This record gives sequence, C-alpha cells and structure tokens, in this order.
Amino acid sequence: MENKKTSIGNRRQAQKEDTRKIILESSRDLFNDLGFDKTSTRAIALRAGVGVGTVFSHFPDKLSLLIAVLLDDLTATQADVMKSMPEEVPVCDRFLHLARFFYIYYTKRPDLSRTLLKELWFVKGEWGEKLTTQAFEFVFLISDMLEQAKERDEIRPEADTLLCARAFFSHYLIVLYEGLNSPNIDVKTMLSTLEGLLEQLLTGVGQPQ
Amino acid sequence: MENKKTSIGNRRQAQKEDTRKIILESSRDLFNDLGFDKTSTRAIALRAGVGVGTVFSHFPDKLSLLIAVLLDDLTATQADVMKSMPEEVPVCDRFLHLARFFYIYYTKRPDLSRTLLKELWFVKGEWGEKLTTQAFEFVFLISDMLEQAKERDEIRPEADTLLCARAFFSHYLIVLYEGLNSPNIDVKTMLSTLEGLLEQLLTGVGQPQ
DNA sequence: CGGGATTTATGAACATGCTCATTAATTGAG
DNA sequence: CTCAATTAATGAGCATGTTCATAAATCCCG
Repeated sequence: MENKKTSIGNRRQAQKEDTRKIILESSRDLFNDLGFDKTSTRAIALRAGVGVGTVFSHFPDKLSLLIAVLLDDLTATQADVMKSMPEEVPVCDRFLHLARFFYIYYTKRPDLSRTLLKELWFVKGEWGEKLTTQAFEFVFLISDMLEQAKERDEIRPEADTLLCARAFFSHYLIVLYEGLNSPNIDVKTMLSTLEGLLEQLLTGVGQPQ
Repeated sequence: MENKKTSIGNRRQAQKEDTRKIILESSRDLFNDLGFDKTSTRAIALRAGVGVGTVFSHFPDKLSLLIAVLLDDLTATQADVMKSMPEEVPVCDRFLHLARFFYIYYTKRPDLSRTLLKELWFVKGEWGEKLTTQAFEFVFLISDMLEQAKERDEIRPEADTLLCARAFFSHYLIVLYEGLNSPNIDVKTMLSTLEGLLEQLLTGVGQPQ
C-alpha cells in the first residue's frame, strides 16, 4: 500500500523499467542456453511474458539486446580487473592481467563473444556507440598504464603511449579473434601468444640504430 | 554446329558454369549498386534470370556470394601488388606498398568491405575457408618479406619472423577497421598511422637491455 | 472524479534468407 | 531412337527480424 503511494506519479516509469529488466533477463537466459542465432525474438518475448513489439520498443534490434546483456558483464569484469590489478610490476604483466580476465570471460561463451566481436567495429545506433565507447576506454586504460610505466623508466620517454596502447590493443584483439576461431580454446595459450607479441613490441625487431 | 559437337557430353557442365557466372555477375552489380543488405537474393535471381532456388544451389548463402565476388578482386589485387613490389627498400616500405593496394581497394567499397571484414574470422563452410586461407597467405607473404629483411641484416637475427608477421598483420587490420569505421576514409591517413605502428614495432618501446 | 493527452504495449503484417519436394533437362547404355 | 537414371533448376513455403497502426494503461489538469 505504502509502496503504491510512494510510487504514485511514476508508476509508468517503474513498470517500464520492470519490463525492460525482464526482457533483458529472458534474453540473457536464452542467449546462454541456445546461442544467439537460435534464440528468436519471439521466444524472448514469450519468456518475458510480453508481446514481440514490446521487445522492440525497448531495444532497437536483437543485436542491441546481446550488447546490453554482455556490456553489463564486461563492465563488471573491468571492475574486477582493476580491483585485483597488481602494482609495481612490469607493464607487460599488468596488461596480461587485464587480458586474462577478459579472455576468460569471452572464452566461456564463445558463440556470444563471436557475435559481439564481429560487430564491434561497425554497429550503428545507441548500443553500437556504447560498445565503441567501452573499447575506447579499454585503450585509454592501457595508455594510462603505459604512462605510469614511462615514469618508472620502463619504457622509452620518446614513445607515444597512445599509439603504443593501440598496438597493445591490436595484439590483444588478434589473439582473441584467433582464440575464438580455434576449436579448442585455451586461455593459457592465448596469453602466452600475447606475451610473445608484447615482448616483441617492447624489444623491437629492427636492428638498433 | 562444330561447337555444339565438341561440347557434346558436357553440355550440362557448361550450362551450369554459365549459370554460375551470371549469378556472380548479377550479385556483383547489385552489391555494388545497392550495398549488401539492400540487395535481396530474390533481386539477384531476377537479374540473373533464374529462380531463387538456383542461386542457392550454386552458393550456400548470400554471404558466400559476397565472398566469391570480392575474393576474385582480392586475388587480382594481390597479383598487382606483387608485380609492382619494390625490391631493395626497407621492409617497412614494402609492407606499406602491400597495404596501400588493399586499403585502396577496401575503401572504394566501404559497405561491402565492412561486411566482409566482419565475417573474416568466423565464416563457416567452403567459402569461409577460402577467406581464411587468403588471410593466412597474406601473413605468410609478410613473413617471407621479413625473412628476406633478416638476411639483409635489417631486422634482428633472433626475431621470430612469423610472430612478427602476425604483429604486422594485426596492425594492418586495426588500421583497416578504424578506417572503415570513420566517416571520412582517407588512405593516406591510414597509411601514416600504419607506418607509425610499424616503426614503433621495429624500434621497440621498452628501454634497451 | 472526468476525460483528454501521453506514454507503453501489442501482434498482425511485411520483407527476406533459405529449404526442399517437385519438375525439367540432359545423359548414356542398349 | 528409347527410356531409365542423373543432375540442374524451380518457386511455394517456412522461420525470423522488424515495423507500425491500434489499443490499453497511466497521467494530470480542472
């Protein structure tokens, strides 16, 4: 009763939020159980107990549903990473720590990850921008780590940390794509490949001078 | 008359090949004119003067049609690259030469390229393998170039040329993705970014020793 | 309360990728 | 040439993502 009274004036808003949440939960469950392609929007609506149209009045398309589901997790993952990030170790190790958490997350749900990463670069609309933003923040995070490493004289002062962060990111991605592509996904192998690429980048492959 | 006689015994085979070719040509035209999404398989069939089912008896799905169309071009592009490849210049320049040709090709048809590159890693089936093969050959090509450079003492003898080739490739791809994502695509900018990344990799960003 | 305005929910309808049972054409042995 | 077998072509039909006109629910002002 009191709850009803306190919520007077925004019952509609609360209802909408509830509907949104139940759609997201249904999507999450079905995506996890059946995979992205085999989950129909009708099934999502049915499980959520709403009409198909309702789903699309909350999310512009099916892909945005997946992004919404996974971005929640990825934000949480990033928080976990930061909490457990070791200090006072080489920047390479710090980056590998970062990569490990995400690789573990992605490889646990290869199908959904493939769908997400396929679209990473080219999704349009509100949810596409959120995804791109997440990727940018990832790069900036690496850039910060490199900046700190520079202050510790770990990397050369003349190095462009943002460019270097993009290099790290591109290696991180290529290893992720390769991993998700291979039938037997193994985070350890992925991380050791990534480590090799990073060491190569730190050392350089050209003849000095 | 004589033609007919000589082709006796494989009229069916020839017919099939003709049908295949006209389907491919229709696809190419429509993809170029309308883009991938706005080209329907019905439209392709109509333009080719065949039934919809015929299209799918020659190619497993719409995406394979796109791959078939673009792989032809990409093979030709690769041949052009090799013909005009400068010798006796730094490996970085040789790679930039390679990249230029492909960047030009991709940026001329951003929509189709986006669709192709989205699927690069994860396409299934016959045509997916052809695409993956093409990518592998690209990496091996770089690896060969690096091996030659090693013999010229241009890169360190202890460097792993295959790993280095993968690094080159990952930078090549990230720049391509970024380029295709940006509204104003500019091959020159892409190439200078790529050059920066390569120089960074050759020099190394860590402190020597 | 009353009732017009606004927001939210709905599912029939549409477009499209793709399948598959059926038909048509071609072949080659007798 | 005949005809059974093989291969190619076909399009109606299905499943599914998405739209949009309509209905239902909620709000808010007088």
